[in-house]
Amino acid sequence: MLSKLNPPQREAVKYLDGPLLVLAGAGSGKTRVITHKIAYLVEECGVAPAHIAAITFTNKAAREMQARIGKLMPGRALKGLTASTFHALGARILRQEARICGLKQNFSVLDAGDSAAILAGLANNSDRKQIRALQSRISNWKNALQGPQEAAEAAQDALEIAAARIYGEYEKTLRAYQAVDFDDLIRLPALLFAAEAEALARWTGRLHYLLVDEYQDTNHCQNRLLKLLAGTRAAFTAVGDDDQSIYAWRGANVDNLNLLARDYPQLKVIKLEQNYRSTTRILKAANSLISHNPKLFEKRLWSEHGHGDAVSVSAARDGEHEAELVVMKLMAHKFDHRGAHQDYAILCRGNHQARAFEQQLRTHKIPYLLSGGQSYFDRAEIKDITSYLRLISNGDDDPAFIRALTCPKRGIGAATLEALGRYAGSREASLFEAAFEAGADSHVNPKQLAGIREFGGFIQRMAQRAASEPAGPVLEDLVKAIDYEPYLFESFEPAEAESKWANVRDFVDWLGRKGGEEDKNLLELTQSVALITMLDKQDEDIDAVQLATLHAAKGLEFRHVFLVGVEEGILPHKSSVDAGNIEEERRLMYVGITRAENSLHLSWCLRRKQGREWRVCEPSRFIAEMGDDLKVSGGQAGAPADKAAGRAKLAQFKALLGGA
DNA sequence: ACTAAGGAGGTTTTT
DNA sequence: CCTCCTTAGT
Repeated sequence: MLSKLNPPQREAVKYLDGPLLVLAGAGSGKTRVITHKIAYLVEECGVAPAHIAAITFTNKAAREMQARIGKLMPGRALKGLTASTFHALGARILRQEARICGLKQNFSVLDAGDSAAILAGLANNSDRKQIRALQSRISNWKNALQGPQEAAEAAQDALEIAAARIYGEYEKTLRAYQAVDFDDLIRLPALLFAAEAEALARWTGRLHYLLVDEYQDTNHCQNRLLKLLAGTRAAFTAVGDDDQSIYAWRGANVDNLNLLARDYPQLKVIKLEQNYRSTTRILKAANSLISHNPKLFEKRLWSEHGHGDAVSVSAARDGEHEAELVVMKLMAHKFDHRGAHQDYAILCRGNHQARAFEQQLRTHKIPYLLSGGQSYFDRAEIKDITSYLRLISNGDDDPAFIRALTCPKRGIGAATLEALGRYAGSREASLFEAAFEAGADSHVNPKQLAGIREFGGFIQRMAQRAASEPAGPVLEDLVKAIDYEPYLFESFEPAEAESKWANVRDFVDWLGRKGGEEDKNLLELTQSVALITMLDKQDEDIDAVQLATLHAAKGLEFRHVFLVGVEEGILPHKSSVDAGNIEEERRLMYVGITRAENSLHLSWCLRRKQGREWRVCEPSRFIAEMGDDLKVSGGQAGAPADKAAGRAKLAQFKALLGGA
């Protein structure tokens, strides 16, 4: 089994004497190490799969890991093996330990939209920007394991004091709703384990060996949870690459790699430096780029894949032209190499950039998959349906109650809800409970109240069925009973309604199938729904060009990569430049480059439309940092509208590359 | 209570 | 440029 591994990989698999950190460069086979190590633990060491936990950041990565382990050990029962995301593991812990945490087992998981709405209400402020700032401040507090009290004490100015106060109210609100947010899924288990030795023992007794992927992306809270779970046994393998840390903006702390060495003096470190993915020229460009960052761990990647083609760079007139150029180039390349669509990826910095490429791919009838982008569960039609599910499993979930009650329209609007809300507030009850109290009669318009009670009765009936009958049929009946399909076709253009309805059908089918496979009823399924994105469900076996953000592309590899919008202001992004955080942008670029196996094509625009203004663009500084082995091509084909300036810019650009 | 039309504002990345 | 939100009308 270990014969296919190189010496450091093999060493990493076999090392079980204590905590291990594997510094795995891009494409160095880290997933291979994790999967082989699991197989090794099970087959050679006799560890039961149920005692092993492999933790990843995305559902996609978790699924891929599961698939690869299955392939590695065909026929072997892997029942009980934990291969899940941090958040899914946290949810599992929290569900089981709910009571100790003061939650009911069927607590709701709120998404970012719900919590933003709650915060807007508490702060009495609808300024999106300010709410977002507030949200991220609270998130930071949570990730640092600081409660409202500590936050208030540490507050520097009036704004922070106000934010800390809202943080406290937000926490109370969540508790009233019997709901948690994403951060809580990690934070509450960490707090629980720190305080309750017995609860911790239940889990350390279950999870004997931990394997953690993408360790450089862990935040303080996750790090803490892992340490608690690892316990005194400290039997774990952490895999990471400081050069691929791209989630600092959501609290990830590369320094956690360092802290590992401090917290575990006996920590063994193994480096994987042989790259199995890319050609030497691509790797050289990547190494050259990343050498401009200060290094945490010295590491140099090499490969045996031969030289390959030079990285190409082209300049386009504008955003539209860039899309045209890239898609043309892609088609020509595909024709020359007789490749498949799925060999190609177009990677960009921001979601909005994908639009021009989507359009271009569509006009040329090239199949594509868009990943990144908004999660499937952010779509209104899916949120509508899931709000019913949330309400069915948790009647205290007021946000779900409001959404379900008002969509499809039932003749109950803001005024009624406000009245009911005021009454519920005075009774310290949920909206659902309050609606059924006799006292509600004097506070809410009778006609509306009758409607609400009818709705409530319907939800109760569904809840009863959801707890006992198979998930699929119950969900089908639910969607039918609320007349969701007619509602969609009345409210939207036919094409839009059609696509929304298709999404709902997909969701219903998928959940029904999942219920059958895992033998869970609707109530049990609802728990995991919030954590799963439809992206994971998207079948990848269709032959399509991948269109993705750099963040979404992490962990993936493609034969041929087009990295687009490589301009100052985009990559590196303006906001990061302003914040003085060029290094993370450089790592992002590094991640993009190292996705490519055989060829890499960069492109940038001479000007780009921003709102209604045209902005003149500069090529990204990162291009020059990639060394001089670049092929500047194609860009001159269409002269820019502002010819003189364009030519000058191009000449300047070439000189820059020549001199680099 | 709901719908249609106008205005303002805002674009990084996501579990 | 496109989406969201507010506003005025039915």
